[in-house]
Amino acid sequence: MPPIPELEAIRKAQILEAALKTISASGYANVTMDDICRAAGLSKGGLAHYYRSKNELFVAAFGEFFERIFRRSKQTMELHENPTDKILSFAWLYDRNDPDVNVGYPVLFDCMSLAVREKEYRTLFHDWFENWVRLLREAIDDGLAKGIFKDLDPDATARAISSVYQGIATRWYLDHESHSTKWAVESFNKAITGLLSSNNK
Amino acid sequence: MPPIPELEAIRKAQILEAALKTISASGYANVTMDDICRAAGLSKGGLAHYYRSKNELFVAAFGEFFERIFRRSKQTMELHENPTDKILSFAWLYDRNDPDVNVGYPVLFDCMSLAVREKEYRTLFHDWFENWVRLLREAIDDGLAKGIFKDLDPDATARAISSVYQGIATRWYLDHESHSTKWAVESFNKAITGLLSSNNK
DNA sequence: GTATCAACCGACCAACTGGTCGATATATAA
DNA sequence: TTATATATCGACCAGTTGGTCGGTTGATAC
Repeated sequence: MPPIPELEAIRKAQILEAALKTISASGYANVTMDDICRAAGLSKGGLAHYYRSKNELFVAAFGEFFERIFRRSKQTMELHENPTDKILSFAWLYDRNDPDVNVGYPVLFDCMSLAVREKEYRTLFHDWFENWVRLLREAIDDGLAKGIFKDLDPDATARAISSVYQGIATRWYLDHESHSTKWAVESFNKAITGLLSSNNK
Repeated sequence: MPPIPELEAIRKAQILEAALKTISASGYANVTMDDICRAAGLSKGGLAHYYRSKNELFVAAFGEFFERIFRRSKQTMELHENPTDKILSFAWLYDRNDPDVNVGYPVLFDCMSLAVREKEYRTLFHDWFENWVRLLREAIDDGLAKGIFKDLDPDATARAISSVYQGIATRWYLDHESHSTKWAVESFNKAITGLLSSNNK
């Protein structure tokens, strides 16, 4: 009975894309369903057919966002062989011309604001953290096995590294005039190198 | 003509306090003027007498928030003599029982979300960064003068350190089950120690 | 041909919210 | 006493928004 079997998947992708763009541009608090309808080229009723409430749509949109970032991170990481290079491969997060990056930070900040109060968003965050940490931990484990790193707690170090990425990125994005890309890259390089050095003394 | 000369200052402080508590509890997007009126013990008209619009009140409230954090940071830092101790004196940011901290993170995340789109909030953020960086830079300069640190760019290092604090704090706050206070303190200690070590090679 | 069902439309409603405004009370000034 | 200015109240209004619902279209099934 459906015209095309994949129609639902196509429409949902369209809607999520429209939602993310709209949220990124206006902030989740200012986005109306009408805005998203317009961006998606659907009517209110049409959209309601796929997502029954604003909250349902938003959770799906943020979920899609984190999935994208994760796929991208994994891809980029796999281009490198050396564990240290893998761990430092997230410099694309500091590229203002990257479309994912440009849309990404506003969405990320909105999600953090939501995560404070709403469990669903906290879960999204948690899962994203864990995925990211897992990628980093694999590289750290590899480095430990190869003797490149020594005396590290892989899990704690992986968490620290991703936190440092995010902390520096926050400054770099929100106050770019005082925090250049050069500063960002050099800072995370040095901080992460420090975190990967042995725990002497 | 005013009953008490300080009345305006008292009321404004009351209102800002009420606003911050309400924003922290519900998120800026969900806070209504009525909520704040109730929390401040004032009527709508009464509140309007001091803050003419929601936006004006919010900007003032966020401004008050950053000022508090700055005062607190400065105070705590001054308890230490040694530059390294000063720089590591922000561990109170990772104390869940601290009232400033508990109210603070939700407000901070909301402000970040707002700062993406609104210049006023971006300015608040920028000013806060600069204040924080200034405190750290003074300690770094002192350490360089005393020969405790070597070959550091004080400004870039100060910015990196505060970013690391914030990045780790974000994880620690939003996903506490996977990011313990012990992890947070150890992580920033190690990361910051790394940032303060000499640029060898 | 007709019954069925997904896909989609958009007018409409009910709830909420920020800001306004006239009224009131209190205190100072003249 | 009277005039004036501050401080406060809360009912009211107008704009906005999420969700609903009856209706339409078009393809498939029988």
